[in-house]
Amino acid sequence: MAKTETRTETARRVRRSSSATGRPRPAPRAASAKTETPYHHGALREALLEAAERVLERDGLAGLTLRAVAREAGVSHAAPTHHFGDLTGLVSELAAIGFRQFNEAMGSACKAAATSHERALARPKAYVGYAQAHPGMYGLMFRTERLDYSRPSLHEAAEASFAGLANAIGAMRQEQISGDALTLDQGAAIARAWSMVHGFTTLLLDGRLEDILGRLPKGTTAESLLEAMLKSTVVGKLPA
Amino acid sequence: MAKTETRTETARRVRRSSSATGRPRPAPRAASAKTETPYHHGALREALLEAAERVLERDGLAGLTLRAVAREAGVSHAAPTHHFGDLTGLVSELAAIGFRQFNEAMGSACKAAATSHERALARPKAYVGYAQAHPGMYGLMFRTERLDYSRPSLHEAAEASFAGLANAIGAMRQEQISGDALTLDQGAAIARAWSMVHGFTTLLLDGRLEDILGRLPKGTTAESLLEAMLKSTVVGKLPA
DNA sequence: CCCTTATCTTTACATCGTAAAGATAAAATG
DNA sequence: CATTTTATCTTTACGATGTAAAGATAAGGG
Repeated sequence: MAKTETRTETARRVRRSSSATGRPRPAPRAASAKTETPYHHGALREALLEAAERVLERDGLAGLTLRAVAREAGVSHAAPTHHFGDLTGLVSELAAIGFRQFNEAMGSACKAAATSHERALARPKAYVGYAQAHPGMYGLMFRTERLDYSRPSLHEAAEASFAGLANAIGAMRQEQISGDALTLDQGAAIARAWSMVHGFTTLLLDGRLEDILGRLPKGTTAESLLEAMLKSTVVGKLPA
Repeated sequence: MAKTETRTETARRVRRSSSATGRPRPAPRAASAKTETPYHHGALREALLEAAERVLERDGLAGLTLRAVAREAGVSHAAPTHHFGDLTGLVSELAAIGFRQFNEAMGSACKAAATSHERALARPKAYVGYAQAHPGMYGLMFRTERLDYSRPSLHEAAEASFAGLANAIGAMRQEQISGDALTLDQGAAIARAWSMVHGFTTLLLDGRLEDILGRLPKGTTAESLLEAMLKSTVVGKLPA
């Protein structure tokens, strides 16, 4: 709060045409040559989500407010309500987009890996890489108290993310991970992999690893620390 | 927001004596028999911190506001400002208390462990145990964007926590962890231990592990999953 | 062409953080 | 002891937020 916002709330009634999103909007009939947007936006839902991502990565989670998003999109502060219900709704849809981006990044990283040894490292690297490239999004995706997982879009996207992880672990252990039942050993392997990579990522984004990184041989990056950390980690089946 | 608060903001001027904190307050001269608190509280700073912890664990992070804490302590909404500057100040001091509680829990758990094998499990168990017992506090301690680590109390308490971890790893590896320099192998061991336990804890508190726990052999608890996860994890020096 | 519906804007209100000024009591000073 | 200073707490005030409700505007279907 106390952001010393200059212009008053409703004083920004100069509407832009379609410059914000880049693509021309549907041109709601006779597109008047004037630079005034129509009363009806045409694709406000998508525009708001794009605006929200911009606001998030620019101003952080604290700056991600309904009104800020509306401002960014150039509409009235109450417009988002109609499309998302409330702030939790908007934020949850944005997190769903994040999970989809995330899943895609992991998928393409795995496909690009040739050997199975490469693949074992490619996935966690892509995980951390996404978080570093989109820290706001990653932070949002795991900020549970602000999300509504009962929303199908978010639920599905997050579920897919977990399934990808479980499958990858299964592949490394050379066994099928069945949907409904897990052995303790399997569960432990999944929990270990996920905990380690997720923990590393959050600690890294929170700056909690700076201390360690600073004391390591110079030139050591977060990525090489991650590699070293994973290298001596058991994934396969334990010898009986 | 929209919490349908009944009584208006300043309508709660009925002050209680010293029932809130439990201990009697200094009785600022001639303690009138009436149940009215003096204008000067006497130990408001501590009372506010205790109130804050209560609010946090009761209403969650979203409910932890300056005004709610003031209400809980029975003082005017602006009273906390004088003691903590702003919300970040209050929250940071509370997080410092959390780290001290946390460190103490880990310390006593280690002392109680007899064998070195027991000690290796006692620490992470105490880690997760504290988080489960004080989910609000743990969440706060790692909610970086709301904390000010430049505050000495918070900085020191968090630092002590990290030092304890590093020492424990050093002990397990049977080598001294020097203050200023680390080998990649040492750093990886510390990062692995911390990432794993911190990641496990946050995933657990966020309910992200429910899915896994539900599919494990019935009777499997979070604690046994943690044990299984740690059991096959390399901590010692790698064979050269 | 009119009426319905979806979309967006205005207005309104309770809450929040925080700044500033007033009130009160404790402490210091003479 | 009387008076002044200082620390502590309260009041008042302001801009920000989320959200509910009512009004305005356009699109579409009879």
